[in-house]
Amino acid sequence: MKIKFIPIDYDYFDCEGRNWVRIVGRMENGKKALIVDSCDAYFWVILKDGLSDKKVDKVCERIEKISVEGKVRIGKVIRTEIASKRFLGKDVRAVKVYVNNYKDAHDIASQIDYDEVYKRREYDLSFVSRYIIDKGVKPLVWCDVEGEMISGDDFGGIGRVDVDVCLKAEKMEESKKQIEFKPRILAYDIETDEFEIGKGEIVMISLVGEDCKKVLTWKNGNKNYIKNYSDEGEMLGGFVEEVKKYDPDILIGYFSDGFDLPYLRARAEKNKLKLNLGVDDSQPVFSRGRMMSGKIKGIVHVDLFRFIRTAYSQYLQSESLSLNDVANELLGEKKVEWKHKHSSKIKKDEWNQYFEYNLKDSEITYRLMEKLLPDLLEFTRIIQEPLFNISRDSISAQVENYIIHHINEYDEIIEKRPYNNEIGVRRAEEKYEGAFVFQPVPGLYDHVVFFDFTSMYGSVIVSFNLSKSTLVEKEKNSFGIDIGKKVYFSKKPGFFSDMIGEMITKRKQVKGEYNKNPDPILRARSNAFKLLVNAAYGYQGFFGARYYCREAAASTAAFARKEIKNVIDMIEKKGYKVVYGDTDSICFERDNRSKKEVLNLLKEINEKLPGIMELDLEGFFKRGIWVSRRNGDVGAKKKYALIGEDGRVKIRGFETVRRDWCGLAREMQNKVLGLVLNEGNEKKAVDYVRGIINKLKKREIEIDKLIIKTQLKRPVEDYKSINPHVSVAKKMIEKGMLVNVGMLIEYYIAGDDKKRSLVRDRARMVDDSKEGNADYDVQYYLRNQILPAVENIFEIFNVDVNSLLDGERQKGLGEFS
DNA sequence: GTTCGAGTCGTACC
DNA sequence: ACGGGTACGACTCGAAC
Repeated sequence: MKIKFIPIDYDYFDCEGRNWVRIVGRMENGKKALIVDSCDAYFWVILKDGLSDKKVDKVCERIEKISVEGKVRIGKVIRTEIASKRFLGKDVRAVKVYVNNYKDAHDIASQIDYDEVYKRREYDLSFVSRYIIDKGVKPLVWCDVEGEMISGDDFGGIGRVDVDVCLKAEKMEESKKQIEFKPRILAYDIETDEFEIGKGEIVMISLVGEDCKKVLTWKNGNKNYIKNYSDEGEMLGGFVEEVKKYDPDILIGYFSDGFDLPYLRARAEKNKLKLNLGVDDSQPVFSRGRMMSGKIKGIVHVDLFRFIRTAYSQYLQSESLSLNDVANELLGEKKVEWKHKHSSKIKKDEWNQYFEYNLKDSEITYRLMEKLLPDLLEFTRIIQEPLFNISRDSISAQVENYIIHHINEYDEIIEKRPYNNEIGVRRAEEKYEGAFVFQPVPGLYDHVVFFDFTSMYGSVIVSFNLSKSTLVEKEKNSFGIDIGKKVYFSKKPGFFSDMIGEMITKRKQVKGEYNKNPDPILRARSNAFKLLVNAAYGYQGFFGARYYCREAAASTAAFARKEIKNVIDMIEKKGYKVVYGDTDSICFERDNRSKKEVLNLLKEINEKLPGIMELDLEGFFKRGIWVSRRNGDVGAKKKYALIGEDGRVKIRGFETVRRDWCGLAREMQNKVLGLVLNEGNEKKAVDYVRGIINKLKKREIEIDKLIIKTQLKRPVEDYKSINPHVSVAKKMIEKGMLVNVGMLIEYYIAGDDKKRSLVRDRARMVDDSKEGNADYDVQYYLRNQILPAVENIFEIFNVDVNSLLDGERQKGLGEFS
């Protein structure tokens, strides 16, 4: 039988001591298919240089005799092969050791500790990765499959699955013709009586897909999308039934790894039911790790929250990654308003609102997925790991997987993952010097220009060939750099910088295509490359990386510092005054010179930059403001505001953009910055601030503008210093409220500070049940929130902010001198 | 009991 | 434990008086 097939979900199983891969995907006609296939399981033994052929043969003979006895099977070496390969850029001779089961590779490898052996590698790859690499059956890439139908009890019952076609593959190859693929997506969300997993009952479950809008419940409701059940257990059965009927490729939730799926599983158990969502009727499986991941066989369970956090959060400006904040920013949608309470406390006429709320959550999740799907698909295609992993992997894992799936072209044996003791050593290493930040002089600057380097660290890695495999002792064909000690890198290109270079080239190309044809897929592809390139630097400095290289990371930062300083010099030599710069950006005054002249300068600089490094025009700005540091009189770094020629204000680092300042201070500072930048003077801003101060003094400010939000980053008992938010969190726990690590603690400061008591003792949680909450400490808000937010801005205009307190305008000394 | 520098903590920038 | 370093600034802690 021959089919055209797109692989979506992969897993493996053992049958008769051998490893098999099971792939679930779709056929061209939209039907679901399951393919069973296999590949060799093996690892590499790299030999020391200069061994005689005879000695090598002897090593192979010894290896072939190895067997390890496990609980369920005996691990054996099937055969060996001698090959010429490369390892970290050097030619090596290596033995390819084939084993009957990949899970025994590690144990077998550890027995091969002979004198002739240099290293043992690739015993730590997952079988699915091995399969994808060796067979070239890539996720979400159409392939032509030839195979035999299997059914019933084949492979220990693997054929007993709920798919349309089930094949054992004989031949699989990438299709010449790739057609568009639209996965079938279903979003879900549950509502429960308690927040703790499995503690209370699940009262409703919403499902949203293409032409699907449902709320399953055993409570009474009369909306047309509601499906009624008699009790929780029946509803859970109905959920499984509805999911299977919809037949999704991808089931998505928001924070569903940590809440919805484990909750469903726990309640099914309580009801003595099976949550048999898998194509083989299996239940979801939760992998242990720092974070639980819920896996369903044959359906890719995606927790959108996790993908957004790793791949998207850096582009978001919302203050939290809650569904509401993210949906609001990306879709302009908000959740239905609903205050959580136990179902026994919900009044009859409130239930419909609750159902609406539940349905809306799934709708938002579904629409978010529509928006992010191109990114997920492109990440998957580029990195070539299964979607399940792509949606959950950390950024370092994404970089590493890209390397693993593209290294074959270099004939390289893959470096191993570090052991715990190596991680310990790496983490104990001293920090190295990072980026250069220009010391600004406080002031208001007219007509400023920003230049920035495109993908600076990536382009430095490529231009100077900085990686583990190119780090060498001082030699003829190398060059050195000082990172506290002198280190050298070969001029001969290595695979790491080669790969990064290729990604930069591809990105440029895709971006060019996108500009001609703004297709979301192209945009997603360009973004994926950009993200991977930018993460390559962090990857080399990350202690958990296979290709960890502190010297390369430190050298990347060192070369970057050198280059940006060079460019600053070049700009200053042309007579411009540089105002600021951070890592890869430079800001300078244009004075009365034309834009054309500035662009000529840019061109001139670019001709002198090394390798593939490139400087770009970020923009021309009408005005910019830099303020002084609160402690000391020099200019503050990483804090500035700009106004573009279109009137748009761009604020960096100021309290306005910090979520741990109260709304009033932030809004006011934002307004002040806008006024000052627009007007070029402080007059309107001063009047405005005076108004705010008076309102606050008269307690006319609503409490919700005075709430301070701070994240609880660890369990309360782990804190050495009890700051206000920790103190509030403790009070919340005492009250029996649910306090999770990672949540935002909201509080305000009450009472009066006559007694100089600690702030934390006056920090109060926001109590909705109380009317007014008008007991806030006016003095605290004036001295610790309002004045600090504008003090350094007005200082530039010689306005002493204390003079605003009593409503009288005073001028600083500077005005009279 | 007050004062002040050091240390802790969270958040932002790139 | 699951990218890096640089930087600001509020607040607490605790030694010194």
